[in-house]
Amino acid sequence: MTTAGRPAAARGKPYEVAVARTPAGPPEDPHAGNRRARRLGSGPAIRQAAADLFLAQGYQGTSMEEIAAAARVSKQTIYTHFADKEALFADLVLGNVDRVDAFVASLAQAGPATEDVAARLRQVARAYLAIVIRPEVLQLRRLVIAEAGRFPELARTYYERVPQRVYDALAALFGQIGEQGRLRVADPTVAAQHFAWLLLGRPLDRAMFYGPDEVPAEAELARLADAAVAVFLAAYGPRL
Amino acid sequence: MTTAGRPAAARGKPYEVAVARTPAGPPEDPHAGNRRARRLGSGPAIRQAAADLFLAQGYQGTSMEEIAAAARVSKQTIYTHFADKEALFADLVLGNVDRVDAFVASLAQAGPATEDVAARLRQVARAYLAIVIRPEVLQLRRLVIAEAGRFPELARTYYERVPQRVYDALAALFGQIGEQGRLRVADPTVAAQHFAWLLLGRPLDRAMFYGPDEVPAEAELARLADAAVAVFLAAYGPRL
Amino acid sequence: MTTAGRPAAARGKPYEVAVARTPAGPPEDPHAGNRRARRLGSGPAIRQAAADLFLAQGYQGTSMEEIAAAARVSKQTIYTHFADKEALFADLVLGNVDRVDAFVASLAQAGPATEDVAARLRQVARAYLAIVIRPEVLQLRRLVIAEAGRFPELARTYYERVPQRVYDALAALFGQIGEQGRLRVADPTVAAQHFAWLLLGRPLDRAMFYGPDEVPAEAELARLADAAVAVFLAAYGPRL
Amino acid sequence: MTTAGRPAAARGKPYEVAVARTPAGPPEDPHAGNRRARRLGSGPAIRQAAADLFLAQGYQGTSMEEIAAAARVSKQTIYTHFADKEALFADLVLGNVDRVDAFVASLAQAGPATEDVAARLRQVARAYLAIVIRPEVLQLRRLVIAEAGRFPELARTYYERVPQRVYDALAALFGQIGEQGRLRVADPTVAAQHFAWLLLGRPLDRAMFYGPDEVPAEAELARLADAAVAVFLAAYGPRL
DNA sequence: CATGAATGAGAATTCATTCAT
DNA sequence: TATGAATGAATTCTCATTCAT
Repeated sequence: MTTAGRPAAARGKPYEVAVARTPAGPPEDPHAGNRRARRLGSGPAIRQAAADLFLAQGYQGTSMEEIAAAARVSKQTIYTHFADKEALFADLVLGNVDRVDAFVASLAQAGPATEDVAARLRQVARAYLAIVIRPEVLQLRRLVIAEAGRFPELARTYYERVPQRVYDALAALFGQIGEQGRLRVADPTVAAQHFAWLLLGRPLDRAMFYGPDEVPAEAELARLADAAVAVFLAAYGPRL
Repeated sequence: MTTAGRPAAARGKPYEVAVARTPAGPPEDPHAGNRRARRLGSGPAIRQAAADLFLAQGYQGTSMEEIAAAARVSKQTIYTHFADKEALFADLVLGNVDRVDAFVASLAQAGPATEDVAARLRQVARAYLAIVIRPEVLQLRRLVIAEAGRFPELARTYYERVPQRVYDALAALFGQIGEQGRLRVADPTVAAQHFAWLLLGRPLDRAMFYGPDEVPAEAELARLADAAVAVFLAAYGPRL
Repeated sequence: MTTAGRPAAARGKPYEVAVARTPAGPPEDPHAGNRRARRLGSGPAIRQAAADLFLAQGYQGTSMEEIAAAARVSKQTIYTHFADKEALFADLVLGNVDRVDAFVASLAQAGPATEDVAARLRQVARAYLAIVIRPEVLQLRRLVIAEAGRFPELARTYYERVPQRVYDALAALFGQIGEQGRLRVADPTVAAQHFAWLLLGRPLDRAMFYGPDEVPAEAELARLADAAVAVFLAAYGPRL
Repeated sequence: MTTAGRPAAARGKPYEVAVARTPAGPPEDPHAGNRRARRLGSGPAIRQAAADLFLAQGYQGTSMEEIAAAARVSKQTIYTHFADKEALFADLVLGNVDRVDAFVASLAQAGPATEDVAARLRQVARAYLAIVIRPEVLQLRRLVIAEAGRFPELARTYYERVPQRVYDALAALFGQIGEQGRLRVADPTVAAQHFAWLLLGRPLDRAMFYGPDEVPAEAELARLADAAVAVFLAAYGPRL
């Protein structure tokens, strides 16, 4: 492989939070009045096109030309918004990491001591599974794994900002509940991993190999979640 | 993207067991002794080079030229052994699926009723983890996932022939032990999944995103295995 | 042979009149004046180079690289103007079919009843022969015949738009003159064929096998034309 | 185009009558008794395969590999029989030139003065047309024309040995009949050309552009022949 | 900000031909 | 005589990126 294919990031370039090239001036110009119909600027259209294509065809499988065509924009316009193909890719991967925020926040507080732990965990499990099983999420995960060789730093950053944040939040939650004496967790990090993988292992594994479409139906997901929680509680639940 | 980039396999071409173009006669020539070093045919050298490069750089990241150079062979020679790049790739992916045979066989028989189930499971867990955690295996897994979009049929075939076979063997084992009354398994398939993912979830997940090199040390692996077995037994172990 | 060598057209793709990828706007830029010599777009240069090389060396004998070099253009630039090699070829073959228009138009009207038919036919014959005997025309004819196997649809289209149009015009002319009672033509189409081949048979045949350079001199052409007309009139001329 | 593609013959190498590389010893070895079923040696099989493929796909469109495969022979075996691809091609083109012998011989003698000239010419015309219209003949003609640029010498040789011989024989015939006073031929060569092209022009022209399959039916051929003879006789027939 | 035209490097694959056996 | 394995050169076509406007 030539060095051309191994861009800067492969050598460790850190990914900043803001990934897109912000145009010099403020991007919104209400008086613009140019002759194009695309009122919100071309940035969003480019992002959308890139997301669709990268997720469906992979990084190398998607050409800048295709993205430009799908965004109804000239190739050069992409380059005014994004430094290069990698930046566009990084924007897709890291541009939506905050979508986990809500779920992570929902894990933040252990309920009162009277809360039904089993019920709470079942609800958490279902919500977690529901999030992870979404096709875009699965595709993105697969995409990041696929390109981890080319963009190792990006893969790490994604991992830290998305799955790891959930593991941490789970660990914190289990720690809290444990301190309340309602769960026996010696090491909350380990418990979090066990919880996560009892729940996600099978569907994630299938999705990685079979694509995001062959995903269990609603009812099956509930059963998966409940079974995972049952095992988890058998090991970590309060002494009967 | 043009259709050219979406090769036949993407449309469902089934992968036969024998993937390489095997020359009619046996490749070994007892009288060889000519001055070339590679009189045993260049097939193995090509396979080796392809494996090294594909695993390290991915499918698209590896050119036929690189493989030829690494195998000390002309490009065309590759094409006399393998129909095209895809065939070479498929050979790598499916050419060694029988390496799981030994492990699968080792799972086949539940021990006598006097066997220490916990000890057996700990040993199984350690062996399983040891196999899966090997860099080549991890890289291959990542590679197959990465190219599942391009070669869906290949990904499925690999999945069926490698990980799924282990799951099935585990399920069979748990079923047997359960029938002996030494494990409480309502659904052996589910138990197998729980076992597998309690054990593999964390290290596999890390390896997918962080590369095959950042892998737990020996001692850590043992601890992972034991912890997984502990949880498993809490849920599926015999009533105390 | 693989199917790769048998392109789409071989399966019957119809050729539209406009063959080249015409850029949206007009190619001429009045303010040009930059330092490049070819600011009028490279399209014409590419066409010229392709014509020269295809006519001289044939389709397979000419590589895109050669054309690019001859047009002083990068290979990719050709591909922004023409979808592929076939499109470039089709442009050459069909891009100038209207060059027969003038001649066809000149045949359109039979003269007044007082016109000297023999003189008119001799003039028609000389003009026809002069057109057909031009090296580019002969080379193009040979080229189309040579590639008729690869591009059957293209060959048919060319045939219909060039030689057949002349045959039709001749038939129409003979029909008219016949109706004026100045020619005895039972079937004008047959008469047109006889006229055309009495005239063209020998020189065309030679040119196909001996190349476009060994072509009769001016005086010889006149003699050929007159001889053909003499035979034609003996058969189709008015009863003496 | 590189010089590699313009082989020796393009620079004028004369084609000898014997085109194939004759194996050192006599090719027929009745006691051979080797284990192959192909009893007549591989030469004929190669010739057959080459003919089929060259005629159907052209020179460049046919690879030595295909020919070898079709002949059930290794590639190298072809090279023991024929110096190179060009020699194989030349063998096809010139190897059967004597097939016109019979027809040429049939033209040799003008009949007695009492013979019905018109009938004789009609029979000659039909026979001529029947020979020329055969698919292999048409394909070969097209093939030679197509490759006349690459192998000019070969094209000339073919022309001299096949069509020109017929023209000459026709000229001789017309000369004889003319001397008998039964035809008014000032220049027998010209008369031969007129005869040939009145007859062949249309069907040959169509076949060159439309392929050898769209060829007139039997009855139509007879009509074509008779019409050609009628015109010919109007011009060259004896004064009434 | 946006564009159309252009580029240089490199991709997979095929070909005619030649060894060594 | 015939072969299987190998080669080096060439082919069509694609890609990310940059000018000049």
